Amino acid sequence: MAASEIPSLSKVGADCKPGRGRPRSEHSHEAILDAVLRLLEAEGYDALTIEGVARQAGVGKQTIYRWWKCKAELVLEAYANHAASKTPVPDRGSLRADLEAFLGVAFKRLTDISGPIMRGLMADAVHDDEFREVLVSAFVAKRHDALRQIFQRGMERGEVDLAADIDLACELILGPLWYRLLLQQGKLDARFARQLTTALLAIVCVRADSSCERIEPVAVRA
Amino acid sequence: MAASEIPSLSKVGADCKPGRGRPRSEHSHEAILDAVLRLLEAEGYDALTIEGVARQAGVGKQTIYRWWKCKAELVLEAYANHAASKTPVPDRGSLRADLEAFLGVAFKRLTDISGPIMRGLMADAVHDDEFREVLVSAFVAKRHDALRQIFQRGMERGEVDLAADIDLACELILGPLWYRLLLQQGKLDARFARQLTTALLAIVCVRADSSCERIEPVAVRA
Amino acid sequence: MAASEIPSLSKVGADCKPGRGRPRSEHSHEAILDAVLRLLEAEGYDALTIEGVARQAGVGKQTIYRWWKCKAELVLEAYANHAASKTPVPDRGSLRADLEAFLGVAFKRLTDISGPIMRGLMADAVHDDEFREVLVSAFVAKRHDALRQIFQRGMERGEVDLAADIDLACELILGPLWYRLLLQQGKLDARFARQLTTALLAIVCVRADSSCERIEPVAVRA
Amino acid sequence: MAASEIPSLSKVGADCKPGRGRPRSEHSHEAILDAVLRLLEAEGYDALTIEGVARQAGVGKQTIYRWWKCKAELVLEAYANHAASKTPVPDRGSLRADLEAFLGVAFKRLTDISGPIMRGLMADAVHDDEFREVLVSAFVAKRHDALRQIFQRGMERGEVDLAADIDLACELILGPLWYRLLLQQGKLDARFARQLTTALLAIVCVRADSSCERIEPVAVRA
DNA sequence: AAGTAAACGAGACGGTACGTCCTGTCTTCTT
DNA sequence: AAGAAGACAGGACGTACCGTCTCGTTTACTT
Repeated sequence: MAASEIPSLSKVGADCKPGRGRPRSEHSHEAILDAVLRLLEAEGYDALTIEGVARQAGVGKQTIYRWWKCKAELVLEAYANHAASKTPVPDRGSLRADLEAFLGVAFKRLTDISGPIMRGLMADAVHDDEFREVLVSAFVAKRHDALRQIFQRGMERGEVDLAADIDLACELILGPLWYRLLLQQGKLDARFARQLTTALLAIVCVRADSSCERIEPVAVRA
Repeated sequence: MAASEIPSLSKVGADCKPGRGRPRSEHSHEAILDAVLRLLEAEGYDALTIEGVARQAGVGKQTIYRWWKCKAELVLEAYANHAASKTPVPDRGSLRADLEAFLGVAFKRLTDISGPIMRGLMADAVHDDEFREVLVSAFVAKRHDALRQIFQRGMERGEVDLAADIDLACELILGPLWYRLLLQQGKLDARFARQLTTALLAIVCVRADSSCERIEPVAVRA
Repeated sequence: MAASEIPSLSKVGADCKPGRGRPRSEHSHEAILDAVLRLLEAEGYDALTIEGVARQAGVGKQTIYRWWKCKAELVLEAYANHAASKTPVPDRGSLRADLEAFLGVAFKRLTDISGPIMRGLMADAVHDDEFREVLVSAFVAKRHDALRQIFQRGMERGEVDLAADIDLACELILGPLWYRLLLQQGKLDARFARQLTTALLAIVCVRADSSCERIEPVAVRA
Repeated sequence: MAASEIPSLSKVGADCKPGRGRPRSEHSHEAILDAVLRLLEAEGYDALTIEGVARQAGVGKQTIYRWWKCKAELVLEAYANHAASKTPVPDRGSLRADLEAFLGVAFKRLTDISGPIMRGLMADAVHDDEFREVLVSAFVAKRHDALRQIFQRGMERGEVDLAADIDLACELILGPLWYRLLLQQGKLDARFARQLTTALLAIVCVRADSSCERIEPVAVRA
């Protein structure tokens, strides 16, 4: 996905008419996003304030409010620009391998850096419907689509039952993922990735033949 | 469930020594919880403030802070007292029936009343570690245990593979449940209950025999 | 009074060199002054803002700042153009009659329309030295001169003592006038006009003869 | 006038019920008024802001807003407490002497210190009706009354005509005083004090006898 | 009965951030 | 050049809650 595809979440959809008036200051734009990242790292999501960002960026508060609706959108753009949803989803030959690879990367990122940020964004999405839509369409949906692509590939390979409900399968992965992330009950580690993968294979794989069994006989069993 | 089972989350564990000084005013206690419920209904979780509760209850702010750490704990107690997590989990004869019944009740409540409240509590749990523990042990864990019990029963019936990871199975249900609840993407309806149930059966049920197939041939498939 | 006599307070003294570049837009000029009058009437002096005028006039802010230094100057010009300080000061035959006529007209205008505006201008003059000079020379001084003329006429008629300090007399009229206007303590009505007139006659009139007494026996006495 | 008579202009009339709740912090009260005086001196009336006072006093903004309606009331109290309207008005034997003494003191103070403050207060009084009332009753009226007292004494001495309108006389003094103060046109000096005094004597003094003439033959004449 | 001690209502306190408004300047394209 | 448009840094506004604090007032259980 080219960088230019996510040029800006700010003023979503407002594809800057070339029109009249002073054009948006790219310098301020960057200073703001920089400040956000710096403050996120230094103080954490909860301690981040619009006022603090303005101060740190040397920018008027209005300049922030002009382009973003709330702190969450600001963080989302800063973070998206930064770790710009690199979702390669390379073909590793089998559904199991693809899933484990996908989860491995996702878990890694959530454990290392973006975990606290994603938790903060999700919390804000809960009490701001407008932002929730943005978060879903700009972030969550992309992960869902990446997963979808993986299952689709599995289907093409003949691993996945043609009648399987792929969207449900995605939810069965993303749900537990967020559950652990938000409640901090249980690690997002390789073991969990393997467990989830195995469980999902048990659900979506073609039955009566050995395609699943072949890979691992007894799915989620300890 | 006897009232004494959830005597009070306030000042958790502080089982009111009979000691000296004026005893806690039960009148104020009730007035506060009443006010919380009234305000929750009238204005919603986000608009609820400690100050507002004190005002509505005709109570000093200190009296609230004396017994509860934050608004989330306050709401949790008010709500727990109210719709006091009655989770009977009656035996309906089969794992499928038990699961669907459980999810039916849970979805109903979340859709009708408690959805917004649970979402608010979860959001607060995200940025308050202390409360998160409370929420988990006082609420989430109970649901998990109820599910656990259902799967256990299935195991005793011979429906569930003895080697199945029941805790993982619980997460595979509660995860998607919260996922839909928090992101408001997709309904918590009977269809979803059936889909989840079927998927879980595919995972935990004994293989090579037809115990699963018998109930519904191709699990999550459309 | 011809329009050319108060051609513009804007860019005071800068009598638009015919020079190069686009000439000043008379259309914008008028739109701005119109907007000022409309807003003054609708919202009052205090609520008037440069930004609001620009919006209302469909004009860039810069176009206002290019020609006026502050909102007060803008208002002064709009108002001066409008009720263009028509001070005929016709000779009514006696000092008393002239003074009462002058005050009558002045009070009428201040009571009907221009009171709030003049109060606003005066308030601004207090914290803006530059504008204060403008206000004095463009407005206050004119009133002073008109009064001066009246007293002068009285002197020529022999009513006023040749040694009287006419400027002081003017202050003794304008001072109380503004005092009542600004503090809104006491009306600017015919009675006050008569009282002021009588008091001033007592001060400036030729003594020992009956020129004053003739007109009204006991000056300011109830 | 005892200091205790002007204990506080804040929350005017709210004579602090001894009642319930934490009592007002006298420490904060003083810190605020101190800060006001310090900032007034350092930066001037116009540069004074509620925010700045709060910062300087080490006090929450709300604590200021709780007791004062606006910056003007704050300044008025600070200033009143400080130079607490010491208006002795001692009897100097004659109306002329009393008036000149009164004006001398007033002019001195306005020239030295309080001039800019009084101008600022007056400007604010213009666009805040509520404060205007306060300013009038807490300050202007007192000056008026002091003058009234002087004229009254003159009346008792037989200097002032029993039918003279004393209130009008007061306006004829205070009007020109404020006029010069606000417009900064002409000094508030001994000469002006003498001129005003002489003019007033011409108005209110008993005619036909020489009580006025005796003091100075030709009143306001140059 | 007097004393002690905690809980209570009230509400003031120092803080912090909010989101809005306006100022005066600037930068662009258009006329 | 002047103009319309509108973004920019800055700064104060007045509000809302936070969590803490200090009052005077109950309301028990000691002594």
